[in-house]
Amino acid sequence: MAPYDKGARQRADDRVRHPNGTPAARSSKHRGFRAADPSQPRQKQRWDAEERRGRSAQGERPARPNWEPRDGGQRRDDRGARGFDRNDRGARGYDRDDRAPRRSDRDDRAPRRFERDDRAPRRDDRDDRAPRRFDRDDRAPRRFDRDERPQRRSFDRDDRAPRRFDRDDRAPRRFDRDDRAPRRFDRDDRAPRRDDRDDRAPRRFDRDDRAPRRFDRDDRAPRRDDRDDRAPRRFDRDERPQRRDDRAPRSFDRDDRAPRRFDRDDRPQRRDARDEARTGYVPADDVKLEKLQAEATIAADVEGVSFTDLGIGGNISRTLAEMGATSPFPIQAATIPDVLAGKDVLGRGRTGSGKTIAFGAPLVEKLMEHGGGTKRRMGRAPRALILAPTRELALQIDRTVQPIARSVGLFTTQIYGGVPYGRQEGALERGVDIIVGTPGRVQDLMNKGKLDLSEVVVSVLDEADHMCDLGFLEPVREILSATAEVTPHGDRAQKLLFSATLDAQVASLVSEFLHEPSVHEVAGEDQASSTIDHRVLVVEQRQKDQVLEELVAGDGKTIVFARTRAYAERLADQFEDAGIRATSLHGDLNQSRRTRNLQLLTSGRVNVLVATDVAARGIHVDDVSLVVQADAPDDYKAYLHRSGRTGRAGKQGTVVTLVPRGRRRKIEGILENAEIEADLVEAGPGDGIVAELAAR
DNA sequence: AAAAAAC
Repeated sequence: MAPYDKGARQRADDRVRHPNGTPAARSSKHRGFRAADPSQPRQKQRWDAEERRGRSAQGERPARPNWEPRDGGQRRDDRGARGFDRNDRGARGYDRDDRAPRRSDRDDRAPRRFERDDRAPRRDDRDDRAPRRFDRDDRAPRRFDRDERPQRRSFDRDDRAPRRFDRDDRAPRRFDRDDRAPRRFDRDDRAPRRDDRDDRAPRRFDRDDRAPRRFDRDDRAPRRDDRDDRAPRRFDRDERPQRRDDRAPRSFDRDDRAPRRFDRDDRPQRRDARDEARTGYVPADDVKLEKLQAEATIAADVEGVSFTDLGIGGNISRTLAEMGATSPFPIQAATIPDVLAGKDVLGRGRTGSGKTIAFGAPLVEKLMEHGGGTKRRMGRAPRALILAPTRELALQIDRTVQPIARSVGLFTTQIYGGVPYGRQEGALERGVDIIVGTPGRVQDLMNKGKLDLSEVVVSVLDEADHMCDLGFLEPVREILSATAEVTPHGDRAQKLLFSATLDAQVASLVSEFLHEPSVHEVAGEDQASSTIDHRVLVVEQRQKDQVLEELVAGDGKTIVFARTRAYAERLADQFEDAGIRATSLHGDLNQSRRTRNLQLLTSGRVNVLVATDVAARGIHVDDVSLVVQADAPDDYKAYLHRSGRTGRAGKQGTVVTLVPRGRRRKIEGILENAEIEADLVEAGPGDGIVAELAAR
């Protein structure tokens, strides 16, 4: 056991205890708290000191003992000490707080235990099912605070493993789920809707309008002039104009490049890249930048086209409509016919352009064709696999794909790490049709003989370029190798690769696993058609934290990206100390906390999330108005993905990147590769520009 | 170099 665990235990021992012997809840909002509950959670943007002291029930930020007064003077020291406590408290302390009281709850429920077992599985179902809600309603009275329910769920989740076996009994229920699936989303995260938003027509159509503007990049010229007004703040003004000048032609270059993409010039390079990947050689940036040849779909061409026109069946089309996808977006219109035709497909659509449905809908349709009478056969092996680089993204994808699958009687299951095996293994034993997961656990279950991929005839890699990164590539290769080569009908099994930054980095996978793939992208999807305003602030290192605090103090939802887990945690801590409702998301948190913390942002209970790059790709949160990069991204791809968390659904977004003086060149290179124009402006605490950006 | 992804 790690040393800090001892510390946590010690602290727990120091804690006030309940009559039942468990540590007392520190918060009045906690179930385990016995005193009268004086305050309901507030929806205000800020907490005062007292609230902060007692808000542990909010979860994320570890609780500080109520009796431990805090003031500015103590802050630093406390923070230092907390750094340690934090992880413990975060994960353990917090959970423990939840559990202790729960156990008492359970004691109360002792007679109901059997019911409980039943419930556990439902919770799983809950992810997808309305009925559960009713269960929840029933439970509500038991809880002291409704606000705590989300915590419970996650908690329950951890416990679910053993209960899973009950699930078998519920099989019949599952079918009920089909009808309810769509509702589920309303409840939990609304995730599907979010996806819908990603895909919403308005946006795309806007793009249509914007596509032509692309050429107007010169329109930006006026902007630049505007910026010229800000000139005094800029760094190296001299260089800027030049960059911009280069860029205007660039957009045209892009068009010129189109023909290049059609050239099969990439192929030799792919082979090289593959060899390089095998030898552990990391391709240089310019190799990654190499555009894959792609067929560009023009948004205007898909106007008036329906999912049915593309070959999607009635049930699925109706479900898509219920989810808000009434008509296909360009990337969907581009890739769906080819997927239905049985081809391998590479799809590049920018962040929030509807990629999930672009592969999800035709995948389900395709399984219907393949499926025949094997549907719902107990213990049937999965026939489709969707892999994503993070657990949160896998969950989000499942929230979109599951209702589509259910609409035609197919089942999905999530296979990802950080949660008990039992439930996942149980689902596999019962039989599922579509696996949505992350590479590690999929590989794990495969090796344990619990997951048979030999009948998988459609495999999808979301964020495919990232899945080719060191550390991902080998597991992914192993997994893909375990899938079927041909369908029962003798057709070639399909592989679909999608990403907003799909490039030659996937070359090795393509050459090894894909057969004459069709490559699609959408015309006009460049930064000039984006709704995102990019800014770069050049700050003194020692002033950075203060500038960050000022930036996130605004009212809008904000995601802050930090390079390391420790820094993310520290920043979240600092923001909380400043009275800003903030939480964190990174790999040092256990999965229930990760899920919960993300939920805190989506639900609006906090409006600042400090994350590592775990949140950079694919994660959709409604109405994020500001993305702050506390540390510059690694490369232009990271920049594009991080910034893609805002400006979604056609809304305005702002991305602010902080860089120390010494890193100016690096960020300029990144911006150039990303084909983004942004001024570098010197800024410090209290500066007008900081306040202006914070106000967005 | 860090982060992610299995335990």
